[in-house]
Amino acid sequence: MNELDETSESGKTGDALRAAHLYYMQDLTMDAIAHELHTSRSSVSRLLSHARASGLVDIQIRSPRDMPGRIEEAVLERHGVRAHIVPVPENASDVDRLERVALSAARILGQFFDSNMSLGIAWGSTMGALSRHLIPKQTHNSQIVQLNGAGNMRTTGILYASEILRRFGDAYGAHVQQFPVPAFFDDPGTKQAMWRERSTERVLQMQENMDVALFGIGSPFAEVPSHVYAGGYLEPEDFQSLSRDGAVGDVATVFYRADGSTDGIALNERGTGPSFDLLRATPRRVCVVAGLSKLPSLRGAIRAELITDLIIDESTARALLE
Amino acid sequence: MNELDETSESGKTGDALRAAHLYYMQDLTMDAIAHELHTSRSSVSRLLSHARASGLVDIQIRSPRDMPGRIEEAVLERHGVRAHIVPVPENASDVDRLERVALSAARILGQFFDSNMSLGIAWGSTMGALSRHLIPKQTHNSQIVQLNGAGNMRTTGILYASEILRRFGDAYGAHVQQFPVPAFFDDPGTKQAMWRERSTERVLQMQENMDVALFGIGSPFAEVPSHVYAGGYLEPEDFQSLSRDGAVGDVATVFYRADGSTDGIALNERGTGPSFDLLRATPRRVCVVAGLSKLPSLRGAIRAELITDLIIDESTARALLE
DNA sequence: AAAGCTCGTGCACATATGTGCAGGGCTAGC
DNA sequence: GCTAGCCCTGCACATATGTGCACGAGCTTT
Repeated sequence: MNELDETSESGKTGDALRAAHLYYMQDLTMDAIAHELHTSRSSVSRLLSHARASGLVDIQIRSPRDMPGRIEEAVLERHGVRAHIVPVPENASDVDRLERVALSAARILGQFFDSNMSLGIAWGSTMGALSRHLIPKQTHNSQIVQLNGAGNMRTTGILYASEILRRFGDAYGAHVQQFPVPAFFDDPGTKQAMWRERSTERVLQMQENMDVALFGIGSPFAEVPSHVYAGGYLEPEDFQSLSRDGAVGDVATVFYRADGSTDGIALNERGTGPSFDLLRATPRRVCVVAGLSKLPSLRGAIRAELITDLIIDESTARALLE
Repeated sequence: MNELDETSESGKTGDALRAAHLYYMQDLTMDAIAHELHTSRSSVSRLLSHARASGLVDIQIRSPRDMPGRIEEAVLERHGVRAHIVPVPENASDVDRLERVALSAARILGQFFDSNMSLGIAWGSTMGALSRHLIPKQTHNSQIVQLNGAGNMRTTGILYASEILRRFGDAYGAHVQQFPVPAFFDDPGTKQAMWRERSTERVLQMQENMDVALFGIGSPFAEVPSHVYAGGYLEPEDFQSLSRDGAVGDVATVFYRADGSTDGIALNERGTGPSFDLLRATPRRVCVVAGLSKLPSLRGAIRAELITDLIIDESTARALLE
């Protein structure tokens, strides 16, 4: 039998589906399932792993309506943002924190993205971590668009933007649109020129039609600098310029002040990220944040009304409310 | 702390929620969770059991769009009914079959019912089995309405209709409306009279506004007679009458012929089930079927266009397509 | 205040599940 | 037609999870 003919009646995926039914819906033990499928228990264990890993089994946590978390409620009321709190112990390291938020975020994202949709994504350490944990979900006619350039990435050990993009594309079976420009041009004039190119226009066009935007937050002045800043994108004088202009953070390499404004921040003239007006035109804008060091930048992003859904670790969420 | 104050931040449900997050979203081991929650591993195991049993964790199986089951597809095309196939081994006993379909059906039902909805339910062995496996799901302003009377039930060991109803009500936190009339009146005149009573009218009114109807199928002439027939509701002459009128099955004690028609079936004059016109006005009509003996009756119900969603065991579904 | 209850806990053991490893079948290349 | 390589299987063991039981805290009853 040709695997192209495979349906849920047979073949690996079919078996996995059937095993999942028996295990999760009918509460059979793996032993019993092995018997029904005429295979060994170990194979069933593997089949079920496969089913979970490939998104055949979808597990959601739903808090009762009459008992939503206090934090979620407070964040919604005070900041107008739907929060998704990720429980992480107080004493967790920042790395741990990021990893765990990314794990949860990857699962939640599956609920936001579907066929016929277009997803815009930034890149950075948060997005990188997230991309490693995506749960596959087959979609049709869907697209992943890169939000901001990253042409001259050179740090080793850090994910290339294209790698992040590819992972999203693979997980969702979506068409991937890269944005082949540097994160920052040296000469604003070059940017202007590039923006008139047909290939660039096409990307910008796609960004305008996004259904979901997904991004982390950059904190140029936090103790632990973000990806962008460590990556060698910015020169000392750029930092001075940012500092002078009062920038507190960035979303997709577009910088903003504590009050959410961006006008007059010089570096943005040379950056390639989407204007906030464009972002705000996207129906769902998901921001993933882990760690207290992002807090000041996060506040700015909230004021800028960039965020509709916030996936955040518990401690940071608590701090946000103070 | 008063348990009325409980939110997801603390208390049993809160802990369960948090444990579920850590276990299902972050893939921690129970040991690790026990440590984070400052409790023992066993408690975490119990917490997670609780979370699953009380519907805090919602597990769904989703077959990829590009590979729907052949059977589902064929049933939809040939009979215009969304099928939900429950895998059950060929050689399973009818009891097993019913139990397993009921288990799956109970979980699927949770996807169909929500706050502000009204659910009409029949009673019988299928519904009884189903009611034992319902997954709790808190809803607001929702109602459960009994579709047909069952006043004179007397067999022991079989669930009383009111018990079934109560279980649905408990599971969904819904208001329960019983229908306190016998399954069949002896005198059609009494039925007419009762139908003019305000209390009856209220029930009928609620039936008209149902969002979902849920029922099994009765097979009066199968080798293994259904609940209704074994329950002592019908006298030998009733069977003769049904046979004479060509009845092949019933839904909520309303009988129909192989072609789906009901007109002129004498017994229906004395029965208390909802007219098929009323049923067909309900947006979603879920039928649960297990076992080959129901097949002829099922075909009739399909012809009568009573069913929008069919939850059925695999073997019977296969047979339906022949 | 003592006795009796219920409930939740952790321990120790029973089960159930996950996984490294050594075949065996299949394919592709020679 | 042979052989190297890959993937899948089941076994045996390692790990993780489920559960009966006895105990103790908090609460009710007498």
